[in-house]
This record gives sequence, C-alpha cells and structure tokens, in this order.
Amino acid sequence: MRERPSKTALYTVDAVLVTAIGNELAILLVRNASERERWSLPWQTPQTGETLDAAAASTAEEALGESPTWMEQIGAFGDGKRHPSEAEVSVAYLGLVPHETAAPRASYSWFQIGDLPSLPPRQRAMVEGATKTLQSSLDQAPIAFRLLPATFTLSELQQMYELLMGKRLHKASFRRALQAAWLVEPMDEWRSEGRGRPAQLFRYLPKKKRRPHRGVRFDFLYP
Amino acid sequence: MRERPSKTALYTVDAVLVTAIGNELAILLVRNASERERWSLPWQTPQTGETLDAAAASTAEEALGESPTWMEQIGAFGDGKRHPSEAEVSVAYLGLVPHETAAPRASYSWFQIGDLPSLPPRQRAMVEGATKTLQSSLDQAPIAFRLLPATFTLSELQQMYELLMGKRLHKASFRRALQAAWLVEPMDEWRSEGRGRPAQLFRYLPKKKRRPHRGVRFDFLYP
DNA sequence: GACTTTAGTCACACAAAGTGACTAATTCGC
DNA sequence: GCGAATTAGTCACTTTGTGTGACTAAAGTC
Repeated sequence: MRERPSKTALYTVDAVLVTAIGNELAILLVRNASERERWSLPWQTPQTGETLDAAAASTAEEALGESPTWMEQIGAFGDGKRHPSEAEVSVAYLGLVPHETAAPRASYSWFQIGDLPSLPPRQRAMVEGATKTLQSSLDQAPIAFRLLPATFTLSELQQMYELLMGKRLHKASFRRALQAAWLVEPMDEWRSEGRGRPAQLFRYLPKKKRRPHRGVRFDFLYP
Repeated sequence: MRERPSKTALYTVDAVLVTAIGNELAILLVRNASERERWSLPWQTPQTGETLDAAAASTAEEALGESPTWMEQIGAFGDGKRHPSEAEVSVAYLGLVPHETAAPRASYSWFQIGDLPSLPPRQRAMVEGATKTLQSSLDQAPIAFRLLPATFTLSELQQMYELLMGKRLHKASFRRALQAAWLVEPMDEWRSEGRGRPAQLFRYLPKKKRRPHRGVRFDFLYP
C-alpha cells in the first residue's frame, strides 16, 4: 500500500484479485501494517495525474510482481461503509490471475472465497460486487480463459466453467457450444495426466466469425 | 448543480438520464451557468455523509422534479479527462425515465443521442459507458420497461426493444419469448391508435417461474 | 491381457427460435 | 354501407440449438 500523501486522501483504488485454486475461487489479501492479524484488499491512493486504470494495475503488480491477465473496473464504493483509508470513496477493480503464475509477495496471501477473514465493510461490499461481476460477465468476457494458463485442456476449461457457474456441465454440450463459438485453437501437444487417454492442449484464440444473436432475451426473468 | 463546498472538491456524481423520444434515445443536458451556450450532464458534489446513490437520486430529482424509474451506477471516471468541476474523479449513474412523465426543469433539455452537443471529455466517456451498459444489461434488467409508461401495448414494447437493440424483431418470436418469460400482465383495457385493431394494454409484472439456463454461453464471441 | 480411467465423438430426442401466412378488429375513402 | 387499408394477435411449419446416453480411443493398473 502506498502511503497517502496527505491527510486529505481523496479516494482510493482497491483491487479484488481473483484466482482459482483447486476447486474454489480465491482472493488475494494483504496483512495490515499495524494490526498484523487483520487483513484487507490491496489498495492505494493514486498519485496525482495517475489514471484509475494505472493505479489499479500498479496495485496488482505490487502484490503479485506481475499484471493480471484481465482487469476491469467494477465501480465506486462509498455509502458510509468503513475503509482502511479515510477516503470517502473507493474505486474497485476486478483482476484475474491464473493460479499457476501467481506468486504473491510477502504479507500477501490467497484466501478461499468461502473462507475469507473479516474485512473492512467497504471492501466486503467490493468482494460481493466482484463475484457478481464474475458471474454476470461470464458469457460476455473471457473470464474462464483468464483464470487458466495460456494452454489448457478442454476438461480443465470445462471444470473452470463448472466452478464459475456453480453447476456441472455435460461434456458433449460444452464442447459443441465451444466449437460453435470458435474461441479455441488446438495445439499440436498432448498432456498425459496419470491415468487415461492424454488430452489435447488448446489455447484461447478469439476470432472472426461473428453471428448476431437471434431473438430477444428476457433473461432478467431468471434471477 | 449544487455548488461545491470548498476548493478541494473530492469527487462528483454525474447522471446520464436517458429517455426514448420518438424513434431515438435522448439524454438530459443542462446549460452551463457561466457559458450559456455550452452544455453538460447534470452533476453535483455530494454533501458529506451523503451516499453515492442518494447523491445521484438528488441530482436526477433536481433536473426532473421526480425520480427516475431505474438508476444504476455505471462506474468511476477520471483518467485525465476534463470535467466541469475540479474533481479528479466522477462517479456516473445511468437513470431511465419514461418520456411521458419526464418534464425537465428550466435550463435542462433532452438531446437526441445521435445529435449531442460537445460535452466535457469525462462526461462524453460517461455517455458512451451508459449506452454500453444499456445494451449489455438489456436482458439482465427491465430496461425497456423502465423507459415505457406503466401501461403499454405489446407493439410499443417491441418498438422499444427494437430501438434499444438497433434491429427489427419478428412479432411472433417476440411475443413467444415474452410469454415464456412471464413478465407482463394483460389489463382489461384496450387502446385504439387511429387506424387498425385496438391493442390490449399490459403492465410490467415480474414474477416467480424461474427456469435455469441450460448450456454455457460463449457470448463474448459476438461483439 | 482384462479392467479402470480419462478423452473425445455420435446420434437421437426434444426444446426454442425464425418465418410467413393466416384471422380479428378497427378507420378511411367513396 | 362496404371494400380497402391498417394494425393487432395467433398459428403452423421449418430450422437451429440443447440435453443426454452410449459409443470409441488411448493411456495406466493389476
């Protein structure tokens, strides 16, 4: 956390950095400088002239030593909820990191999302906002791909979707939809994972081939 | 616009108020106090202790004399773009208003979205963000319904969807999807609009009857 | 070499969306 | 009054997409 330059902290930028560990999502927290047994999201006060996006990126880099594979603002939070800083408003960013390449620096560590310690109220709201954003933009943005390493098997991809959607998917349907979407490219590599037939490796490759949706979707029916 | 209390304006809350006029969306702008031929989005500096949502609602009420039928934060904007205030960051809200009940106060007026005057750069970005949010949450939230009066015909509803989606829809498909979604309730009223058979009036009525989605959606394929 | 395990595909049933043609109820022109 | 025009509302058929179980393929285990 960069120290705020003066008493009049204007606002902060906070990062909700997410990865997938095993069968659950995890969030990166940092130990408080003063009360060492308390945790909070990584945050900082932007330097004058720094853009919001840049401040979020630098917050993430300070925590992980590298940039997330995906970063997106999820909104401004304030509304009376307490924050480690004195800022009235904090701008939250969601960042995605493949677990394989994510080595937190000292005093940062991953917490399973179902097992978070108590957080400052404003940051608790950010975590909720982040999971909501994750769910709702699963089919608008390559969320699952950004949580996986650059190359992956289709089973891994399916497991990631199952994790994010919170339900099991049928293999044949999943692959059919994936093929129709023209989103992955097979590599000339296979990976043998102990037992069973080796799986082909793929990589994410967004492409041409758009096809507009057909009907209207009244999806807000299904909350 | 409420005057900012001191020179150190922390941040502002800006409102992108949208309505549908005829066959196009329109946005509410306010004439600048000093340069009367320039326009900007309604904004204000929140009073200390006021929540963001409350500040946005009060900005809208000051402009229209009433609350929008839908209001949602669309994010924080800063990133070096200029703003009428000296604040480094502004939090933008999207508000929806049915045109029938929207009477702007003095020095406010509606501008067709295709024919906006030049705006402060930060607010220009907000308008773009608002239209993006409109598009992307069309099937997550009752956007179209919030732009229509409380009671409407199915043809009006379809026209609103066509306007928001920017394409024509087939009547039978539209109504089939609407019925499946269980979102409107027929009233015992009909409205005769000049020529042709009178149309039954409906009202928005979200209900039970959920049905989970079936497959995965790789919709980000189609930008 | 039979059995287990994981990868990958196929085919069929069923559900949803695209589409044009139909019926229904009103106004307009004459 | 009556037929044409206009808008509302529905139907039936076709095409496309999804759910599902059973199948083949290639590896390890015993």
